Amino acid sequence: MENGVRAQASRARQQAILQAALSLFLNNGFGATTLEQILERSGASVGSFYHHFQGKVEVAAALYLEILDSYQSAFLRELRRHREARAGIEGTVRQHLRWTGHNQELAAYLTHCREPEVAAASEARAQNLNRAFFGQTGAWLAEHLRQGLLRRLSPHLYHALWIGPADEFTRLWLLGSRPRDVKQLARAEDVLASAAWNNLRAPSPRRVRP
Amino acid sequence: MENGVRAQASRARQQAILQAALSLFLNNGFGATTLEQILERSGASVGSFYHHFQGKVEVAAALYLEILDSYQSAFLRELRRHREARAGIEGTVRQHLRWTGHNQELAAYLTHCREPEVAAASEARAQNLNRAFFGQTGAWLAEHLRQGLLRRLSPHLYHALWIGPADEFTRLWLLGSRPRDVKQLARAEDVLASAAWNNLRAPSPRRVRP
Amino acid sequence: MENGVRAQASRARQQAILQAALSLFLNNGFGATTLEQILERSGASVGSFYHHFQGKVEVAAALYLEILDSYQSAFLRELRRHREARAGIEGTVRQHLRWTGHNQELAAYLTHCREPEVAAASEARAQNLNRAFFGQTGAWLAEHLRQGLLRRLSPHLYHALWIGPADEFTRLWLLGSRPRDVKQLARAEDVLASAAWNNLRAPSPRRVRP
Amino acid sequence: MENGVRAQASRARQQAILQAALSLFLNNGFGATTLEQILERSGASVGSFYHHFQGKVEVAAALYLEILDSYQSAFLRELRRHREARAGIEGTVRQHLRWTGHNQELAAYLTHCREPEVAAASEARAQNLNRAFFGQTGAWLAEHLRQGLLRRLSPHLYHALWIGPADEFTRLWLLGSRPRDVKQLARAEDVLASAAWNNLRAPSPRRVRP
DNA sequence: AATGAATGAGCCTTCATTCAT
DNA sequence: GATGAATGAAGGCTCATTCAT
Repeated sequence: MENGVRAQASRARQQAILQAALSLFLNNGFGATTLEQILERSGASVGSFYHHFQGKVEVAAALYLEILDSYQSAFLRELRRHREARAGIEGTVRQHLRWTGHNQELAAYLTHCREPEVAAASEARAQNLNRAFFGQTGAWLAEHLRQGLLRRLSPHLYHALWIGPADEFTRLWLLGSRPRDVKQLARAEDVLASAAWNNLRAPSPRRVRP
Repeated sequence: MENGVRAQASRARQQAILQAALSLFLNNGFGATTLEQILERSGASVGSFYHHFQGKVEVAAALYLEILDSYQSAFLRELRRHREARAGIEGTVRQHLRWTGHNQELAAYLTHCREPEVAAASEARAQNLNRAFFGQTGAWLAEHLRQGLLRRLSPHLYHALWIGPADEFTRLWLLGSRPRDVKQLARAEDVLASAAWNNLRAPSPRRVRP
Repeated sequence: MENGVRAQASRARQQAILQAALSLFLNNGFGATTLEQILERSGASVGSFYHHFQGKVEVAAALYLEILDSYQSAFLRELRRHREARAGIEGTVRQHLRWTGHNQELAAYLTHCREPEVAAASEARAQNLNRAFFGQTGAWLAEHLRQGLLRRLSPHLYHALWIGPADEFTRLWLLGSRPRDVKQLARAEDVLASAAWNNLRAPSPRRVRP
Repeated sequence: MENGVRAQASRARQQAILQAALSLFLNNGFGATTLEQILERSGASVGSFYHHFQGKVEVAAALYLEILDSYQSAFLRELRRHREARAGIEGTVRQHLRWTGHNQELAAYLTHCREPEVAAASEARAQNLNRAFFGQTGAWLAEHLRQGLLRRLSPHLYHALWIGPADEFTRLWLLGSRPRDVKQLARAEDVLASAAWNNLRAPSPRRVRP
């Protein structure tokens, strides 16, 4: 039982380090963040830090992967709640906006902290996550495609038309000066959701005939 | 005449430094690029470098501003070639894709090299550029809005629906493995251009069921 | 009985640590060997290590003393087997070569691992061993000296002429690339043994021209 | 001309660093010597140090090679002064003892500072030196061998019998407590020189016949 | 305009060791 | 006897920048 207590304390320390690193990376960037700052803010000692992590980049990589996984899981959870094509596509766009509003720091990290050093350290594992993610969304779409409800497009174009507008919007919103107004996201939901649907749905037969 | 020759040589050196820095920043990131690497690749000496630039960040900032200006100028040149709303909006989307294809390194720099240190050094001047840019596009749009041809939306949403899909698409394309296939951009032009137009144009009365 | 079993396990652990340390010190040097490496190779935990030893240097010192003692004991055992001067001197030279062949790692440690840190920790005890050793060899030689069979020389010179050639030979042999050929040692025995004897014996009256 | 002055100052700094490092390595060992100590004693700054050397090991390696070259050059110079086999062999043994007396620190470095880290860094270049050195001594010996004045032995044995005793002697002498008595070396010259000659010369025909 | 030696603050990291459990 | 998380002093080294020439 004592072990349990220790393991828990150990995990708490890890979380404290990750948390401290996250906000520092966001404010100062990865390169400008010093280990000393991370230690100071997390209350860890040098040795303790290196007992839990291999180094600074590993922390950044771990952070990126954790956040990416969290975003993708939420996205897929939302997608699976829907049977209908339109509901799924619009729902995930709304979900994207809501997740960004609730996890501003995480979203900012996902978007901005992509320095080559860190990217290299997380690349392999990130690709695994992405492969799984696109596999799942692809499977969900497959049926609706078969029914002719959606346009046939290359995967990149699909992604661009689906999430592109919302992603661009949240990107700009995150760049804006703080404190950010979460209501702006809510107000944009309808427009961005229906834009995604209109971008992806198969052209209605009515439009063809004059 | 001697002065002219010398000034020219001097400018060549500056360009060599900028060029060397650009590719290094792109491959290794700003933080991981050392002055020594820049000097080696450009053939400049320490003293020569500091004769031409104030320091490393100034080079990165100058690079960013130069590229941003180049992109925006090309965008505006294209926009001004068109009188009609649809032609302008679709034309600039195509222009975005073509510019990216022709200036892959510059486009990558614009998208990825946004470290806080550099951002801070270029922010003030970048905002000037952006203000001018959005002023110009806004002026172009104003007339079409007045005529009721376009939806009325907040600026951020406007941008997201206009360039969002194309930007997302080029972002993914730039992340792809090299050598990149420029034809993919050409093939996407039609879809992304008409998506932008459909996203922005005022809803046609025809579509409403009587 | 439990105590006996435990004590035995404990000693096994100690031996495992010494063994692991020995090969690491030989391959990487004392300074470049980390405790972590020793622990990994021996299967001990940090705490366990410090239960058995005071620290890293103590391990190195213990190792040195143990090996030195082993070498000297074997040397003396051989020496005492002989009554005659020549047999003793030649026998120990051969013994030196054989011991080196059978204990290559130990011999290498004795020759090369003499870093000041470790030397300081083992110095006092090493001098005790050496004093005893030289006392014994001196006692053995004394009688033959008295009989005029050996030259009268300073102790250092004595040692240099006796073991010098063989020691130099094994030193070079140990530096050679592995796997080392033990037969080279065997083939050198005759030459080195008789060289030692010729170097040390009193000049024969025969050689002098009448 | 100004360049000449600067280059000279630069070389002076390098020498100061090498000198400082040498005595520190000798007293404390390579591992226990810190860069800070080297800087303090040589008056160089961190940056200056790294401007001239790649790192601590490179200094140690450079030192080793410089000293080895110096020793071998002196050895060969002495050897070439002699035509006769006996004079050459005895002369170089005496030279070995004299060089050790005049360059105690260098000799100690050559003998003791052989940590794997440093050895690895100097190995390739050291082998070049050794190859050249043994090539030269071999060439010198060749003629005398042809004339039947010397025994036929493997190179290692040759070296062991020639320099072994003197080397062992100086090794012990260097280990002795300071200040060392140089006269001890002088007094050993005769014995060690003639021992080398007796070890190497072809057996006199007289000895075979009773 | 150019050179390159010199600077030194500050970085990430290593590692032997301690100690509560 | 054993465990391993925590410690923190100390280390080697990087690198942008300065400056005398």
